[in-house]
Order: sequence, then structure tokens, then C-alpha cells
Amino acid sequence: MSEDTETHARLGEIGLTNFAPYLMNRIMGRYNAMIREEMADVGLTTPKMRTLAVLSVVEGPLIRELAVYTVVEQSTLSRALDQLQTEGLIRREADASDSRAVRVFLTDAGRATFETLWPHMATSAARLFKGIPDEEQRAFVATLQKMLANIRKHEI
Amino acid sequence: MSEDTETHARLGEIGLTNFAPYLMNRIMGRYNAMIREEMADVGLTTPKMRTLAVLSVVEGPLIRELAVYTVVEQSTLSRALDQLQTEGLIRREADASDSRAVRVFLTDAGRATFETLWPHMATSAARLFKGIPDEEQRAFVATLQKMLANIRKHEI
DNA sequence: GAAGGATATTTGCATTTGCATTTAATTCTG
DNA sequence: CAGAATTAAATGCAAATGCAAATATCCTTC
Repeated sequence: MSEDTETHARLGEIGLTNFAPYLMNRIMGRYNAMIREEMADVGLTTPKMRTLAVLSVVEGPLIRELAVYTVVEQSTLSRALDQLQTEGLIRREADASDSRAVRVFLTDAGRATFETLWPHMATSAARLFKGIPDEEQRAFVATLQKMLANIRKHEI
Repeated sequence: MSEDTETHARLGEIGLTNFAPYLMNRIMGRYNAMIREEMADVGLTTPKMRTLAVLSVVEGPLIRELAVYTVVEQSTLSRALDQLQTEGLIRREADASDSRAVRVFLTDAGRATFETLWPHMATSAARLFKGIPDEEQRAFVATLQKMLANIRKHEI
């Protein structure tokens, strides 16, 4: 099936505000900017903040897995981990069965730092959904999960 | 109303894959990466590609408006416009009533370039929604529009 | 109508980013 | 089991980014 020969409605016909990727970029652009401004005060960049968030939920992932979860380039992540390690918020640990691989863990200090961050993230997320009924929110998340399954490259 | 004292469910309780901002970042990370890889072949960066896309729909916006639409920092956009102008894809034009302001227009060459890009963008967008019924897609976009209204800082 | 403040864009500069490469270790194949 | 191919992570380096400052213009107010 050659997708090249498919015909698509023009963007002008759909309209920018009916084109889902446009809306999602606009929304996440603002959401991420809000979080970033708040985190900058505490000396955290987006990759560092996301690392803490994911590690609060996922125990000891490999660095390459963490790169997928955080949606951060592996080389960028590697450097973010250097900083977090220096600050004592995470620790790297060699994988038991594969000595190329490195697993990453939150330290107690890292977990404590994330606890102070999370309310800001949760508040921003709640603001996104203000005035949107629970049922609609659940349907929205369900659609997002299907979309991720459609597009993801990695099995995690 | 102090939001600082609100209590939020922990991220661990919600689960990463039920947290909408996480899902949206994962999805748009992959979507944007796919587009970026394809555009790199043609010498277009994300800011340049988005500029062409928005200009195909919005006639002669101010640069600061274009920055909002494209979700690109204004200084970054300014430099992207330099390149697009050099390549003959857009032109800047002084605003009639405010000589500080600059309006941006697609040239014929720019429009032609976008026409070749759009099928890729549309195909990637369609892939996101593969297997998702039309009705669900419409509901999803409607929710996105509400979310944008909730979070946007600018009146455009 | 002049001065002070606001706004639109560009530019200087230091930081961040990402691609490509390197290093190190593992797995596959004949 | 040797050697080739693959994989994980770190690093060198050029390019992209974003903040802050500069420049130019406009608006307000007295």
C-alpha cells in the first residue's frame, strides 16, 4: 500500500485548529514552558526534571530505556545524569548481567526533590483539564494510549 | 484559592501511562522526530517547516504572532526567517501602520515547497489515528481545543 | 509636544543540543 | 571459538537555542 499516492485534505481546508498535531504542539509547548520556568528556579532543566519524574515510578531502568521514557536524546540524557549524579539526586549502577549497561536509581535526596516538584506538575496538568468532565478526560487519555501504541518505535 | 495546598494523587498512583502530559510528550516527541528526519533531507529544520505550514494558512502574520503559532521562540524564529528568506521561500514586509512590525509572507516557491511537504505531515498524522473511529477523533480534537483555551497565554 | 514607558524585532553570547564517533562489552555465525 | 556484527553508553564538536540586551518605533500623559 503506497501512502505516497494517497490524497489528503489540504491544511487550509482542515484548518490549523482542527489539526491534532498542531493543537498538541501548542498545548505541550505551553505546558512544558510553564514547568520549565518553575524548574529553572531550582536549577533543573527539562531533561533533569523528567528523569526524576520517571525514576519516581520506574525502578532502575537502563539509560536507553530512560531516554525513551523521558523523550530525551540519549547523549543529552547522559549529560543530564552527570549533573544529577553530581548533585546527589540519582546514582548509576552497573547492570548485573551486562556490564555495558547502566541502571539509574533515584537517591533519597532525589526522591525528596521530586516530591517538592510534583505538586507543580500536577497543578499544571489539572489546569489543562479545567472544566472538562471526568468522563471526557478518561476518553481523551484512552485515545492518547491508542495513539502512542500506533506511533511508538520501542516496545516500552 | 491557593493551589499550593491542594492534594494531588502521586504520579506512582496515577501511573505514567495515565498521565496525559506524559503521553502527549511521548507522542509528539515521536511525531516531531519523524517529521524532522524527513525534513532534514530537504534542508528544513522544525522551525522552518512549521513556518511554512502556518504561512500556508495564515496570511501575512506579524513575527510575534508567527512565534505563537509555530511554538518557536521569537529569537529562534527570527533566524529561521533569515534562512527561509535567503532561500527565497518567504519574504518579510514592513507593516503599513507600524514600522516596527514585520509581516511575513510565503513566496510562490515557499508555497510550492510546502505542497511537497504536506503529504508527509498528513501521512504521519493519519498514522497517529490509525484504527481510531472518526467519532472518537472528533471528540479528541474537541477536547484539545478546550485544553488550548485553558492554557494559552496569547489571544491567538 | 517632549519624556518615559511599552512594544516589535534583531543580535550578542553562553549554554544546550544532537549527530557522529569512540570505547567497551556482548551476541551471533560459520 | 575466532571474528564480525551489534548494542550500551559516553564524548567531541559544530550547530541550534534561548536569555538578555540593543535598536527602533510607537503610545501615553502631563
